[in-house]
Amino acid sequence: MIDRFIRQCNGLWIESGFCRGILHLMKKVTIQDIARVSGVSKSTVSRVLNGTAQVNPEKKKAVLDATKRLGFQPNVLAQSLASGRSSSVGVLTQMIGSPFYDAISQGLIAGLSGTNYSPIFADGRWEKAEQKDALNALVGRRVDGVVVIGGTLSSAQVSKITGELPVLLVARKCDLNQYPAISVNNEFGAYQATKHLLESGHQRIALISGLSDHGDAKDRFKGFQRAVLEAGLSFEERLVVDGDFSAESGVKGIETLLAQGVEFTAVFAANDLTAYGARLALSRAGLRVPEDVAVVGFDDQMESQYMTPPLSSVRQPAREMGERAAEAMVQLLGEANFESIELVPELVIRQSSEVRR
Amino acid sequence: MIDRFIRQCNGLWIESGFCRGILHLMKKVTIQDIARVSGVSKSTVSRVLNGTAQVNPEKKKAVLDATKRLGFQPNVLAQSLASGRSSSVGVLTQMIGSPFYDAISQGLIAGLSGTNYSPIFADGRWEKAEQKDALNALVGRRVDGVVVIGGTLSSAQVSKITGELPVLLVARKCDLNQYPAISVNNEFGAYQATKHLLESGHQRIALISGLSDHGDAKDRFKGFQRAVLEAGLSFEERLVVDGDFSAESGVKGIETLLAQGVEFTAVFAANDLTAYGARLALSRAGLRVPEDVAVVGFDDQMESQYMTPPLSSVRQPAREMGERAAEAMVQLLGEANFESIELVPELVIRQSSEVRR
DNA sequence: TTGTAAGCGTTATCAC
DNA sequence: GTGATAACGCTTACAA
Repeated sequence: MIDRFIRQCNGLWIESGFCRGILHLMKKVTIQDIARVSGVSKSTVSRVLNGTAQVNPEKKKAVLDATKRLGFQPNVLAQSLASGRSSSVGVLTQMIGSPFYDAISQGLIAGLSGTNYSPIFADGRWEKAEQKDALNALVGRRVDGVVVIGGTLSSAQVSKITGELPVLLVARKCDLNQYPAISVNNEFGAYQATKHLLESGHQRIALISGLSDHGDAKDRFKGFQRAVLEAGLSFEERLVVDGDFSAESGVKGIETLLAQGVEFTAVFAANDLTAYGARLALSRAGLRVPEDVAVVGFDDQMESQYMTPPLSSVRQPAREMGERAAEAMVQLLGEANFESIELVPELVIRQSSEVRR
Repeated sequence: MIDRFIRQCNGLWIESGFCRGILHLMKKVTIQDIARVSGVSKSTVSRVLNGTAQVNPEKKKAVLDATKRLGFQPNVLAQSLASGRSSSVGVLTQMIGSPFYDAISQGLIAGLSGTNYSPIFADGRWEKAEQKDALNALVGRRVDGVVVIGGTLSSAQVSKITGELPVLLVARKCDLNQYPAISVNNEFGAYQATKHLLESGHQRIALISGLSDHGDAKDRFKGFQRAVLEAGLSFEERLVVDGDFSAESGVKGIETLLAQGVEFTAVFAANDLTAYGARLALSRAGLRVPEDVAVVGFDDQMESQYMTPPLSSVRQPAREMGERAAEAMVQLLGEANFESIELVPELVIRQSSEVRR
């Protein structure tokens, strides 16, 4: 009864002042309403709105008019349920607010806009349980595909949750080569940075590393080590201190090195944040950058060029990775294939590692 | 036929090796499957899963077992469509990747976790059209409520899209007092910062302002102006240069002031990013911070404490705003009321504005 | 306590 | 071209 009333009302609400009054309990406009108002069937409305078939121009116009007049907005939920696809891709990121992952997300948003897909984000926070929950939530929303940015889930764990959905890995490699991945060669980036310091005349380079169970951190460590050994130097454990990618760990790292009396003329930090912390600790200790100690970071996050002195860093093409990921996912969704790609990071040299004269 | 086969298969798939083989075309497990396997009706399954009613313990166990065995994951879309609520709140943010808004988002995520609601993010990018699109997308997903972080949409424009949905404004005020808002007193923050500089002995303070059509920027400008006038100084237009909240505009701002020969001993920047740029330009010009020029920013973004020297800044409780927003939205969703609140930002004094001796 | 059946707002498969 | 009508997977009266 009330239902019938409201629906009828719906058909007229633009004109009826009374209807406006009960706006707060007004039901949403559906294609059924449009059908009634424009004198056609639901199916025809659907056809017009989706362009799925030829429709008589007059009816088409009537439908379009009604759609506009009633302010119809399709119910995405119902569309997805009925069609079996949600036109959305789930994005599992790690820590909204961390510069590198955010830049990838931005790229994804940009790359996806203009396509038929829209991203749904979930935050894994680098916690295994949270990543699983987040992934489950995405799958529960019936996303058509999943982009996993970083994280610590094995591909087996991912596939257990995502099942047959297309999956794309970003900023990480796939342990089983089961999924295509867009990654960056962290080892090479670290190698370049270290080599640059060596070529600038530094013989004793300290490394403040990242989380030891973190793939990127391991690769960066390897690159560092390779450069040192290739230069014919012996690898000294004492020059390496543990960090966790935070600025605070950069401070601690330098303090530890100093307290232990380790001598060094350069520092390579696992990421820029760590480099910021290191730089602060150095200045507190009265050491000048780059005159006394050179500093190089990794990520080239935006703030780095504004540090004093501007920070040399290994640039990861984060935004580009996101954009490529968007393209790749659209391809995968179109049943096409996509081959993994590995991008090469680029060393950006600024004053923090200026050659000493 | 094939459908029947697969469904039957579903009931056994854990045990059947053959079924595993056709995994890729396996349909998703539904409550119907669980019902069949555990010998009860759909409704009972729903009751058990949602705890909506008392169920015979044995049947309950059977259902739970089957759920686990089949790896059932509820279809959120169908749930929402059937129940009329999506258990999600739409979050319209501006520019994923900008520190202040990201921090609010993090707070929201944190505050919402543990409740029955999960956030869905959309990015308005400070563009009117994009904000509308994003809002429409959220409403189309039938979110139960909307949190609007910043942005340039008037409340009339918002309400046109959101209709009767509960709306909460964050980091902005409501033009019509139509919606509750969680905001920060930008005017007072700027006033404090400026007063601090004045009390430190600065008489000629430059302002690099934010976007002129941006509410926050206007308020910060007003606070600056009030402090200057209250100190009995005359307000000099020449000391104010336009910026746009970017680091680059900080560089430009200082360059402009210097080129125009404007004398100043302190700079108040519209936000930290601008302050970073200003600091770089100052050092390029051979001016020391804080000895020659003191610098204060706004936002206190994380990197600020690692600048050289560490940057004084007006801290906005961004994360807390997000958390409060989450609570508030849950209240609104529970039909409860929520009164707007305005938080007071706190000035954090660091070396960049150290008193000159 | 449990099952049956009627929606929720679409899309998609039929006949006509 | 177009209109019934059956899904889609779930919730929720309403009966039993």
